[in-house]
Amino acid sequence: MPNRSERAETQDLRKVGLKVTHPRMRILDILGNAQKKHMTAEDVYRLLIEQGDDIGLATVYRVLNQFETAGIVVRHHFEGGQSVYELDQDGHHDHMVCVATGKVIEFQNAEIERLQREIAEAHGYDLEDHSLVLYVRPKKVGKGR
Amino acid sequence: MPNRSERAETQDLRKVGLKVTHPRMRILDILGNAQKKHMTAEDVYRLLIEQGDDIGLATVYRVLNQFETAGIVVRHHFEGGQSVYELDQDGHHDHMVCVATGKVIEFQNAEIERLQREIAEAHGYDLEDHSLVLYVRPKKVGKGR
DNA sequence: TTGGGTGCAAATTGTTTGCAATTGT
DNA sequence: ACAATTGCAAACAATTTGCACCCAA
Repeated sequence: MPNRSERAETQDLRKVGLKVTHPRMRILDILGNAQKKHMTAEDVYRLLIEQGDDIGLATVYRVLNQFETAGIVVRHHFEGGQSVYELDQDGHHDHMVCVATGKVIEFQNAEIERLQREIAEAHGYDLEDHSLVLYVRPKKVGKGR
Repeated sequence: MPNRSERAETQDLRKVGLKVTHPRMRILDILGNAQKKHMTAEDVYRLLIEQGDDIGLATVYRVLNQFETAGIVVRHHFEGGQSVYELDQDGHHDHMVCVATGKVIEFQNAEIERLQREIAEAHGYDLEDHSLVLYVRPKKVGKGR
């Protein structure tokens, strides 16, 4: 008997015209329940293997791409080669990556968004999209002495 | 007799402790005189070949990396795989990429910079670096009719 | 002279693709 | 039944690296 979240996932897939297959369900599940919100394809693949699913890495990439096209996930290109994917659920936000720990923090700032639109305008363009990533380091408290 | 810019380049290299070699001079020259300020390693390589220099692509990558480490160039990861490099001469600025033409426009905005620092602070971090890219499209003028 | 620098080819890394077998609907 | 989907291996693209030779200091 399918539980609530399985139903929801099934809906998500049907809604965007994708067949409800085992790999897609599992990947959706992982994206929704993992501790890290931002995962690389390999991260997802590793978790699948760990939980006993026999799904190929190529499939993970294919599914993530389809999800991105379908608007289910957003893909980011932070520094360092790999892309990271995150479920597109809580609206737009930007990211802060701690260079010391790798931790990713999300934030929103209407003022910055507005300024970006203004700047594009001022140059004769319409803002279509943007990518803002802050690379930060834990504030050193009382480090002098 | 070396001209003014050759001297300047020689200085730049000596200053950061890099031997003044033919490949490095040529690459510095290209970065400084090309029409595009933002170039991929292949762009640079192609120009080298065109102007008759016999320099390997691997060397271009190696030199660009050394230049980046030395702070002579800045490397950006816009959308779409390849990295682009630009001479680090006119201070910090962010970028706007036209998704229609690929054109790259630079801009500065103190307000945005300030907000970024504030946001990092507010989360208990020091802002170390950031990357902001606006993806824009030429404003459609009088498109209604 | 000599250690850093270079070219070339081979190796890596991240991601995509061809194809035959498999599976949702 | 049939087209969509998957797994695997091979293909790819961008970048890096090993190594013998070369050249700036």
